[in-house]
Amino acid sequence: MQSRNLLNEITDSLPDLNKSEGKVAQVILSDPETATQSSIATLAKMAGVSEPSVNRFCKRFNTMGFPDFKLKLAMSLASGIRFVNRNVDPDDDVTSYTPKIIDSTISNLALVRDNISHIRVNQVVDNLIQAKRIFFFGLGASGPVAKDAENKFFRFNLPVSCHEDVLMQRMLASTGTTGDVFFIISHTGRTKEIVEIAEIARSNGSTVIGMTASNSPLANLSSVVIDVDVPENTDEYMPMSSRIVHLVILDVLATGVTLRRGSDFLPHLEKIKNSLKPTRYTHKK
Amino acid sequence: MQSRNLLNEITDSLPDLNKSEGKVAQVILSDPETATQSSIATLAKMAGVSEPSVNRFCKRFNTMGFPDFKLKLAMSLASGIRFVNRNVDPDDDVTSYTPKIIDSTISNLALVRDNISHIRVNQVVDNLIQAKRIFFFGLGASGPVAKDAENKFFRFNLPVSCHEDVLMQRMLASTGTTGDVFFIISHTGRTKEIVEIAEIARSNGSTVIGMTASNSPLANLSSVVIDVDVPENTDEYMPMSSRIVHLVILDVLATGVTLRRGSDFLPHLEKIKNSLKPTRYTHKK
DNA sequence: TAAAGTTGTAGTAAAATTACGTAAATTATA
DNA sequence: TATAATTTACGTAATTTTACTACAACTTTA
Repeated sequence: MQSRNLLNEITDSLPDLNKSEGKVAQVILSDPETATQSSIATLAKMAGVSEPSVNRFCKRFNTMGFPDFKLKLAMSLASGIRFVNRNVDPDDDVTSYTPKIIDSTISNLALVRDNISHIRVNQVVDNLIQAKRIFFFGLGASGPVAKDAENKFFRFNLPVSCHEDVLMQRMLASTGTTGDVFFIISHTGRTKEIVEIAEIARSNGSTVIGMTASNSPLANLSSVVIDVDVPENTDEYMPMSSRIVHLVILDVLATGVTLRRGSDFLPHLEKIKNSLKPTRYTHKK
Repeated sequence: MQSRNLLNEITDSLPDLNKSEGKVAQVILSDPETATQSSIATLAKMAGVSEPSVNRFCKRFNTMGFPDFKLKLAMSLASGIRFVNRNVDPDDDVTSYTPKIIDSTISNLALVRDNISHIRVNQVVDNLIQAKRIFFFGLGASGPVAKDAENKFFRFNLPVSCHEDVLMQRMLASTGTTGDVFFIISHTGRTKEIVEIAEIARSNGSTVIGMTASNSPLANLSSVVIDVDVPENTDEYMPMSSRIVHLVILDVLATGVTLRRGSDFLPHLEKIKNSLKPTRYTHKK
């Protein structure tokens, strides 16, 4: 994987470096930002070594040479540091907390993009398409997510509904049968009520799809799991962003269903879209 | 604004460029990846211009020169915005449509990060903190967003509610007074019902905050607007991602409120968090 | 047709790389 | 254990590549 973070690579190989290369690594790691803006001469002076030593150092990390090295270093900085480890500070102002929050959301999405199981996604799409009925369940912050899912999936002419009420959920789960799909959304996967409901649904032969933390009680109970492991927010001020991830995964699933339906289905979607036109003011030219 | 994405900057200034600069821009935009790896000479040849023209082009975008330009370009590429304009194809499979959808969401978020008005965010936070009552309104896909907002903001001990029913919204708007805040969420900002409701609210002296498309009827009616201009989805299969953007902006606003409240307020948030503990299965060690 | 703006040529400066030689370290051998 | 032999590490200096500057020629516009 050539996109592996260069900074990490340097840190990892630190023990294997010889004296002058070590000096170079030290200087770069201590302030990579300036390293990207320095010439080979200034960097050599900073490290107290000769220019060719810096050059040799660069080539060790399979780069073409110093300029190429700087480029890759800059990319590491942009992709890695930018997103990770930027907590909101109590004395941050708008201009700093706004990008921090957005970046941390982006970083979580990027993580999902790189780790989501395509096989599972396919399985879930299969299940959704073949379902007799689909129920989206969510509590608390996952309630709106379930609601959004209903909003998306009813367009497919599937018998979808969404429920945020535990009693309602329990009743529906107990009346479910083979062919019914219970799509359960939970950040922790440990809410007792929801786990019990999943248990009831499965015991009646229904399919339970869990979008939740891997290895959680809910995940272990589900027929198919979409693992969503968004890092715990260590920061008091950083909002929980698993909701966002859940929503985007639902977008992916909905797209999967649309594609599976084939192009014959597009007119139907178009019809729904057009039905809203009369409710809107037209664009002025 | 130095953190703005360089690629977008080039695209935006495309009409203002003169002939040879335009050629350079074309070449860079068509394949930024190789541009970062080329020397000024090869790039000049590719664009069919002289080397100094390339150099002048670079300086236009407040960079020190060609090497610095390449560096910033590389950083833009690494920061995740590279994936714009990747539409879902009718014959895409999971492995291709999944990253496309996630990347397009990421790119929209990055756009907001770089363009959101910090002043407006501050104004909205002010309004929310001083509000006598807060109402979140949304229809259709914005309904769940409004609901999520309620879920977030009730934690602040503010009198928050959320409504998705037009009649309810209309009644509340007509009974609102000075000090009440109506936070209206709409992708298009052109839904007649919602625009009328905003009108009613304003005419009674309430504050209307619009999170919607800039220059839309709703935006023009609002006391404060948070502009959200997510590019129209030209692609039939690409889901609408303004919802996601709306949610993340609400995260930002909520964080703004928390910070404004000061650290005395943290125990209160902690209390709410802890209240959920008994509903969950504990982590096994 | 004058003025402002645009583009390229040629020369210069700077930066990076290579070749090569010396120094240090490691290993082998007496 | 000392010392020769060999390898590895490092720097100097020359070379090559790359980027930049000054200036002149050419276009466009008024």
